[in-house]
Amino acid sequence: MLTIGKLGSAAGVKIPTIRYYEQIGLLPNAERSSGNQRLYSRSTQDRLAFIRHARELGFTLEAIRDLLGLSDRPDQSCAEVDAIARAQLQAVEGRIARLQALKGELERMVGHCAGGTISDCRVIEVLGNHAHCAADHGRDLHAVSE
Amino acid sequence: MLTIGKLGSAAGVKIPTIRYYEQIGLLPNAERSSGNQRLYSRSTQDRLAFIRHARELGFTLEAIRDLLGLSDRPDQSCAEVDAIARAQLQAVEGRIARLQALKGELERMVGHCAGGTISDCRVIEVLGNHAHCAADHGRDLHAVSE
DNA sequence: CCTAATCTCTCTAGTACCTAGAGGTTCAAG
DNA sequence: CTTGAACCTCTAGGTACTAGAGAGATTAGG
Repeated sequence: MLTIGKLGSAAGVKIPTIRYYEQIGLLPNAERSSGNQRLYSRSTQDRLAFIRHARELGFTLEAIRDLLGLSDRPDQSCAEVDAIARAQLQAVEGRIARLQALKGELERMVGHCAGGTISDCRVIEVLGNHAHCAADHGRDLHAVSE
Repeated sequence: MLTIGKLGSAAGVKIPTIRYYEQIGLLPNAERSSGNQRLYSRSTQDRLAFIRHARELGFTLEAIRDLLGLSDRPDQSCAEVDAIARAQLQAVEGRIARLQALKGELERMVGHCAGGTISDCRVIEVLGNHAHCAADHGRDLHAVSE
């Protein structure tokens, strides 16, 4: 069994964040030691690592709740599971597409900024110029919040 | 001169967000019409477009404040700007790789869910596995919030 | 076994970055 | 001149954390 601190450093998640996830029901209420300190199993560590990575990939906590639901109920009938998986798949595909557009723009920025002074640096110009980024307009700024 | 609504739709930024940017000093206090409505010049539109694109690329408002400050002293080296852009690019590439792993898993799940159960679901394993994401660890979860 | 250092506990409040709504004013078309 | 869209300020809410106070628990060294 791990203490909250060990769990946090193992999964790369801060301690208050773990307690927050417990509070909102994303992690189960932890077992407690005789002195009331939280104790975690290996499976909770996996779950937390999953949450952390899913957050990095831009899923909201609600979406993560759904994804975790898939593995929490492995014998469930497939209709609902399939719907969730398909929805998440669509979201993932959209995220990939937009990240690739961003990647292109960043590459262009890096290419134009080869060590001169700011007056020669095109980073700011590129970022200000709508013509360079036709792809992504009108979209929710936080659809891929990281 | 543009009204706030025109400015917002021109730059792809919501009206309350523009007022919020003014409030926190990211945009200068707008000129006002005789009836106290905000009026914006072309240069403010450029500045807002810059902010919007930088936000999409994952820069925090503080980083954007710095970048806008840098562009006011155009004789400095742009190495710093370049470094920021490179860091963002790396983060985006890592994210794309992990999303593609997840996409593969979700596709597999959708396929499997044709009629059985999901007892063999690997989604958590994929996202829970640190080996799949060596790149990005220990980083601020919000370094690239798009 | 005792102490000091280091966790950990709960609780409240703060952060970043918006977003929505109420209740009122201004502007531009008909 | 009227009507309806767009604007104003202000307050409050939302998500996902993050920090700090003050108190109790645990562990390593002497």
